[in-house]
Amino acid sequence: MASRKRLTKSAQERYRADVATYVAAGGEETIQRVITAIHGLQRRLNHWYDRQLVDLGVTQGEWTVLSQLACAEEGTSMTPSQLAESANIAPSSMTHRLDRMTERGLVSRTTDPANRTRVLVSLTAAGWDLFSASVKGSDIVESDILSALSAVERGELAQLLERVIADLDEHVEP
Amino acid sequence: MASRKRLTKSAQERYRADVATYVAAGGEETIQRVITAIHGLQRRLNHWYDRQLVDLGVTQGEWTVLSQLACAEEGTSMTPSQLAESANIAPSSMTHRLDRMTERGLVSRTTDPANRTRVLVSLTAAGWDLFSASVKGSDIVESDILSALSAVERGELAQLLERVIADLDEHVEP
DNA sequence: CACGAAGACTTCGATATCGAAATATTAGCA
DNA sequence: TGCTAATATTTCGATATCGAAGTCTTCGTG
Repeated sequence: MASRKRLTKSAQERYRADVATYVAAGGEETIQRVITAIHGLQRRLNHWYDRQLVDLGVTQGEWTVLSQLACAEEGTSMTPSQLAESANIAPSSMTHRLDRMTERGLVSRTTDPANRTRVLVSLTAAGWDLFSASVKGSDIVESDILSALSAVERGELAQLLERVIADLDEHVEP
Repeated sequence: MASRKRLTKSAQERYRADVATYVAAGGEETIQRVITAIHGLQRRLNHWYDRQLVDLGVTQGEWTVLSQLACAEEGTSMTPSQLAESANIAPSSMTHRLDRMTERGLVSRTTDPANRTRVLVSLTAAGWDLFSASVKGSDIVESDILSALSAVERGELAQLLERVIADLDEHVEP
């Protein structure tokens, strides 16, 4: 009993009551369950992606940038801020990520001639090649992370998540 | 068109085709959407929790340990491995987390007398006090992160997430 | 025209996490 | 008993992320 043995009976009882309060309020049941699941899924998805991409020497985060640029770029480049926003990381983190990818020659940065405050990021030929190779060669497309869910369920999942996010964004800001 | 200008026409066409392949296979549409949502939600939840708990000087991760021990401990202590498992982090990360919490006197470690390989973690009186204070004093219970969803939808969300996780665990191991 | 506020990106220091290797204990088996 | 495999935890080095501060450019206003 380590520490609890020293507690008086009444203190123990009060603590149990607090636990009950917490549980009754849904602290444990619903919210914690969802949060834990989110956390765990995030972790596993990163893991899975890294596994799929390890041959290419690309991390999950780098792949995100790659596919963003590949899918978005038809005449339009993206700025680091936009990439950070869509990847859900801080701008400063995207700077690092782009540093690494520039180092490897996958993307290139050019200052926007129209507004020299901005930086435009675009895929290099090597970046395109890597994207193409991973699409064609690896299991990245075929193997399905969400195979447990039907198409309908996937849509539901995405929608539920997005609603929570939207709600959080609305209420947290102030 | 930045960098793509230098690419030959045929190369461009092949790249576009690869993008189309990727998109057609659902690479962008469903999976990426869910993954991005997971990632973003995780990020926001941590943020939200930290905000709620900042007064208490507890991080989201530490709160997880606190509530786990508070809710589970009725005569039963938990081991670092169990805590890591339920918190979805690596065992070595839990070591650090427990180091910090031990430093602050919130939890105590004792080697299991029955099996000296194991370590038993339990809340100290200070840990219990902090848990109780946060349950009663803060908005941690009342304010509802998932207020955008009905009770039924929450259940659905949790269930969908857990199914994906279970499926991943089953298929990734080999 | 000049100056100050606003915006975009980067640099910086701190921190949490990871995986692999090291350590210690137990359990199985000859 | 003694040796080996397995298990639980910790140590270690590397890395990705964060928020805050710093730099540079643009824009609006007097």
